[in-house]
Amino acid sequence: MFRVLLRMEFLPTTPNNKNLEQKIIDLLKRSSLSVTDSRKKILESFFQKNSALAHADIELQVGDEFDRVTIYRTLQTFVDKGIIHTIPTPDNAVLYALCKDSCSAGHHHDNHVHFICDNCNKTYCLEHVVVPTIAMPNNFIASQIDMVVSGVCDFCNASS
Amino acid sequence: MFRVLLRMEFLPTTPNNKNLEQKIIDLLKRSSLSVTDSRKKILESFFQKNSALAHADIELQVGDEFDRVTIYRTLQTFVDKGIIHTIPTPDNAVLYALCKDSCSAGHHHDNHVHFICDNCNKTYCLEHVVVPTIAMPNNFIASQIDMVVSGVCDFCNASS
DNA sequence: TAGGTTTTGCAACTATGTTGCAATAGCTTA
DNA sequence: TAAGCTATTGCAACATAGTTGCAAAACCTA
Repeated sequence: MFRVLLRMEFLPTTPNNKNLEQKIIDLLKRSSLSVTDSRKKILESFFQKNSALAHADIELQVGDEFDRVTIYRTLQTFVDKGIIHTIPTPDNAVLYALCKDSCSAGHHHDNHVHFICDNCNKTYCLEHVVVPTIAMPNNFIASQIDMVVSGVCDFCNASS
Repeated sequence: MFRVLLRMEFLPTTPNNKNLEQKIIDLLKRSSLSVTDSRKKILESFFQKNSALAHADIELQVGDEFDRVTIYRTLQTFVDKGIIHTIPTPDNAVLYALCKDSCSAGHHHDNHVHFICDNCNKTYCLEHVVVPTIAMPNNFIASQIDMVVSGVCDFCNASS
């Protein structure tokens, strides 16, 4: 028996790479960050993978080229500038994902639900699933709500 | 100007301590765990503090008496047996809180919302605020939902 | 392209969590 | 209630994650 798994991924070709690189440079400049190799490469990972990444994932991808510390500092800078946001996970690994345009420096509008697939371990930002408002007990005032759902993602469901 | 802050806390007195100790011993036996000093002391912390605790909190409390490793293993055992559950937090610190009776070994019914106070840093289990069900995108199947709210708690609101 | 500023890499360190193993404490039952 | 078996603990050593200071290198401005 065979099982054939197919998944559309973003496959960079020459023109796309050029477009992506320009997009990344623009994003960095818009965030008033200087354009450096490590920042470009790390952002590239996020755009290409199109899912949330852990520090370890990024280190695997670019760790030969850049120092561990640089990766930590770059991620922190991106969070500060509103380029990426962190995702709390049930097993307490830190994940980072690209913010949509509505995020600005120091102020994330990250009110969508996050989804972690128990099967393939990918983390998705469900941009279109908004965190519901909930009734708080007397005198509790909510300022931020994080919602993380785990289960099986669309791709894993389709291929099982 | 003065500001008077009052909070009811569980103040152990001799009879209460006896009750508490018996309660703890019963709980351990019910979970088929042997009754040891470290387990008793660590459970005592949870009952007395009545809020979620980090490993570090517990180490501060009982670290002189018991080894770091023992605390890790004890917490893990309690989680396995359904005595406490972990709470994911936005800043990725691991917190533990007592489960209610509906939890059983290996199967937590931990569907309530957790609340972290930005002011006093206490974490509360809002037992009566149930995590709402949400609509998943096509072919995503949810099996677990974690919801963590941060803001200002009732006590901090009342005293500001 | 010169100069100031920002970013990077390195080394060292702290914090957090894990594992194997021998010693100890808890539990069982005779 | 004491002997012997099993479960738990403490220690040492290790693994992983994240931080800090500082000098060297890269980046940006004019």
